[in-house]
Amino acid sequence: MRQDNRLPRVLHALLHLDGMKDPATSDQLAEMLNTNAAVVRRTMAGLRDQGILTSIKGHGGGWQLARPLDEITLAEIYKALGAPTLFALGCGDEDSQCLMEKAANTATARALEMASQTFIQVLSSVTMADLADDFELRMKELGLTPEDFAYEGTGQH
Amino acid sequence: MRQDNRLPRVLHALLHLDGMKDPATSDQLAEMLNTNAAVVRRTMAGLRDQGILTSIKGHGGGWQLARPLDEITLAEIYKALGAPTLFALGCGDEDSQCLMEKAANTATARALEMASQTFIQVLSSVTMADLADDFELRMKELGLTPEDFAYEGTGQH
DNA sequence: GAATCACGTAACATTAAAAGTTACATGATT
DNA sequence: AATCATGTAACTTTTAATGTTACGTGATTC
Repeated sequence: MRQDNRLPRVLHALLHLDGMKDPATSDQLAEMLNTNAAVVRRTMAGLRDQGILTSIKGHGGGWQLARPLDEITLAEIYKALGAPTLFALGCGDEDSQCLMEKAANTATARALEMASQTFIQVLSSVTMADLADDFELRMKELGLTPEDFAYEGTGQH
Repeated sequence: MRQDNRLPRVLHALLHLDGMKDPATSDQLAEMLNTNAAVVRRTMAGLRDQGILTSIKGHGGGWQLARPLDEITLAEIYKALGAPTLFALGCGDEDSQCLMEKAANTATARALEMASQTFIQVLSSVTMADLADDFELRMKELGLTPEDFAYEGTGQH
């Protein structure tokens, strides 16, 4: 299949949302993420259901953070996305009859399982606040200020 | 993309090859692996180039192990396959301009990198002989003998 | 209360890479 | 010389994310 970029995309979106006082519309986020509004809604739906984001309909509506960044771990976000398939590699047919195939599949599955645990463990140890810190560091390194990253919205609602 | 099952498939094939004294043709292996000969040749090409397998053309030819199983680690096999993409997850655009996107991508990439290291590490710690042992254990648990797994070839060449 | 805005969602097209398939060239054996 | 088996190219199929379009529903504004 195609590569699944939902996780980094959502992380990116959340960082932008943190810097805004008004809700951001799906269209605004779509522009930031170089995609379109339907993809944004579809992707963020899980985060809303999980209580990470709030969505507001109607005039002045859009997406907002439901919690401060330091109370959101990357693992929680990954889970909110439905914990999508991590690996492009498979471990063969689940219920094969051949015992040699079973040995081969089990060995592959074990390596994948260990890797998966590492992945989740790393995600669990990082919060969105850590990403915000990383962003600020990068900004200072370039001698920029937060104003350079404020979203240029219409301000009308 | 579709799932990549080359690794478990090749492991399976090597276990079968270990039990045979004559070379196995691509057609024979294809039958064991539930695929066809061209896929077998394409998949095993890397293992031949890496000196794990030998391929012999012509009458009585086919595929053979080039080394004993305890001198072949799973990591070496994975590398011989070209170290195919491990993850279905991507970490976003490599050279994005947005610093927030960079922070998001970097965090994702870090988690993937750690997971990848774990994967390789586990593969490095397992040899094909370990898989053969696992197979024998499964066989004994079912009260079967090696003869039950000998390939029923034509014997003609 | 009508118009507008923005999310919610369904349906369909696009995309990318492994896997499946077919065909034929090359080399080895009989 | 005929046959067997690999080597390889070209093309089709498969699968799930992504892109796209369209329309329903709820909230706000005037």
